[in-house]
Amino acid sequence: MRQKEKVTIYDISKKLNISAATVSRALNDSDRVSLKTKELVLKTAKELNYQQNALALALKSGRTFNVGVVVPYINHTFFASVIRGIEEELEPKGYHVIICQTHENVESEAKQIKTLLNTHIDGIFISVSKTTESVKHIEEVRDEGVPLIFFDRKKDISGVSSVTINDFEGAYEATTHLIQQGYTNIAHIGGDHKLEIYKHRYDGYIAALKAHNLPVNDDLLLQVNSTVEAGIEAVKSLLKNNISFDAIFSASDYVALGGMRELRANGFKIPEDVGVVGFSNEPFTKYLERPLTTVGQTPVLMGQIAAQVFLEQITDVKKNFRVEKKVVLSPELYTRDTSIKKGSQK
Amino acid sequence: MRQKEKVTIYDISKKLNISAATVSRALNDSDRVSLKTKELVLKTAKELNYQQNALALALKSGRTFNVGVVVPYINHTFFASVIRGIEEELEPKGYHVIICQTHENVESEAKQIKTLLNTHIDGIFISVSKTTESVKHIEEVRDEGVPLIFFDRKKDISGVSSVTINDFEGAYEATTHLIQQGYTNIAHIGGDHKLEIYKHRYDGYIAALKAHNLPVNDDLLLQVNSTVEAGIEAVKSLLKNNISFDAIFSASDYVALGGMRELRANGFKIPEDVGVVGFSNEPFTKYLERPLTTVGQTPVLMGQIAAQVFLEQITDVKKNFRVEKKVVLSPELYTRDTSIKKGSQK
DNA sequence: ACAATTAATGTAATCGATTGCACGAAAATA
DNA sequence: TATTTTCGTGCAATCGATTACATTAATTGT
Repeated sequence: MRQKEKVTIYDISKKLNISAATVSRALNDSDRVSLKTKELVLKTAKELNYQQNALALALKSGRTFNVGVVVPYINHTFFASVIRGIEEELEPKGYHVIICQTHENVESEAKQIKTLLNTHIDGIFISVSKTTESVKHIEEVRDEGVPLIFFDRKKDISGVSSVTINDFEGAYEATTHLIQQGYTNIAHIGGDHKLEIYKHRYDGYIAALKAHNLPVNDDLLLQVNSTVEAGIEAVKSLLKNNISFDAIFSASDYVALGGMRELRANGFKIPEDVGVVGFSNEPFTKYLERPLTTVGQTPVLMGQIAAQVFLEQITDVKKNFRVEKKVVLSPELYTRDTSIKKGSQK
Repeated sequence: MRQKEKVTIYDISKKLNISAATVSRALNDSDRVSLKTKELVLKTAKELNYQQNALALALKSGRTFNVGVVVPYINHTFFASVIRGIEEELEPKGYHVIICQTHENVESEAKQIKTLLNTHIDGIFISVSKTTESVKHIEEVRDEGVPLIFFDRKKDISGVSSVTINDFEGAYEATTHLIQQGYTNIAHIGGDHKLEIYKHRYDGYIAALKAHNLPVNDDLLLQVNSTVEAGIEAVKSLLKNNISFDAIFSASDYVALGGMRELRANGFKIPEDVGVVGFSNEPFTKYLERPLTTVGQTPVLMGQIAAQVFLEQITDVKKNFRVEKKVVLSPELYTRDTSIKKGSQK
């Protein structure tokens, strides 16, 4: 299989007996080329099936029309959806999305970013890994002048834009919903506060309790990983320690699922005995026989907006100033079976 | 924010008063440079924090170390997992993965491929869209000499490798499993035979029936889209037409889920009255209160193997021949609650 | 000690497109 | 008609790295 030789501007210039410079200008619709030549060039370009060499252009211009997206795992629904949003927004503008996953590992994250910079991407979208504490590798991106946008999981770095969900609000609404349904003894199974999102969800939960004059009980506060197994363990420990509760607000759908398993295994009825609300609106939540009430995060929208922020940013950079933009999206509570007391019937 | 100027081999050559050619050779560990110079260059390169310009290299060599992956939707678990497999295998070799989605649209597919070719990717991985019938745009890739690998959904094109699941075998096993569980009147809700995978699943189902001397009843054969709603409709139509069946083998987990909903709504017990087996092992299947028996497809492995085939291919291309390699992976039946008659208890 | 190798480095072209500067021709002005 | 603009093009450098070929320096053999 031989490679088809690529047609270059030189081929066009030879055929028309003009210089490559003129061809280039004609193709770029410069006003310093006569209309006649322009048409001639355009015609021959079409005839020869000329395709601009993106690499040569990138080398010359410094722009590759590639952007990098760095996420913990690309096969997590949430991240895949954000990527889809970014892709949908940028593809029409000629950009390509390069994806990288960190497996929740800072070193990998730093390495991926380094390689991306070296690939001369035009921008980076990132949701940091759980283990990310030092942000040196991220500041480096900013210092190289490459537009950087955080989404969902961000760090506070000056001069860097972000698109996040209002986790506080989501948690506040979820907790308030439980309270309004008549639950008064609500446990919160959250995640590691090293990630802002879990801290904010915790804060929202606390605020909702206080707003409704409910006491905060430390026994009802847990921090676990975001897995089904961790959810099972969490409920096991609550039960073992004889801590009474009539609802669970979990910062993760997986944890909520595990928790429900364990509750049912111990004879508790959901939502009659215990109400449950999760977080993320994972696809499986609505497919459960008893669909799970959860907080949805509009990930596709998040990606789209992150992409828009990026596009603004690159035009700003041309004008030689950088704006720090913080977009916060509102989450949406999907009230389903696991938290509706009265409407429920076996 | 000023851009940091990039360090080039010329900066190194100036600093050491040698030519850029020598620097290049030293960095590439050529044996035509003295050890002394080599060390000196390497040292200065580190000092100046030299990073090779990937674009210049790509322009010169024609290799970008970027590969493209084209899938219908990137936020479908299956595809996201395949991508993850590809990424895991290629990332250590310095490759980057560019993802594109077609939304099951041929025109979009053709356009994406065109842009990818123009971006000078080193190879393309593709799972064709449902609407793809003409394969001109795909043959073009082959004719340009760019390695192309099909995964999961392939088309028969000479000279193109593929990695697929043995859908026939998966369907055969699933159906046989139902028969062994004592179901004799098994309906098959499949998909459009335009996609090989659905044709093969259908064939596997038929073969299993025949192998066990069961009749093939056309009334029990349906073709629908891969959605929960389509599953509901399918079962509705079976019930409306008074077609009796005691099991469903669905070519889609979503359809199986919808089907189960509708069955339960009509008072049928699963698996006592009707056994159900799905296909794909979607994450939600194991989280159901009554986990769904389904055929798993090892998507991550599929991606890894596709990547390996690609790597073989590019070394082969260097040797100037192209091998057509067809890898077929074995699916795995996950027997869970919805198809186990005896073990079941309310 | 001098020719013949060999080893180390430099020169310049190349990959493809862009662009500042210069040049000639035509058009406008005096 | 002579002079100044304007217009259309071409020349050549540039982006950064690689590499065939040329050249110089060092080493070997006789």
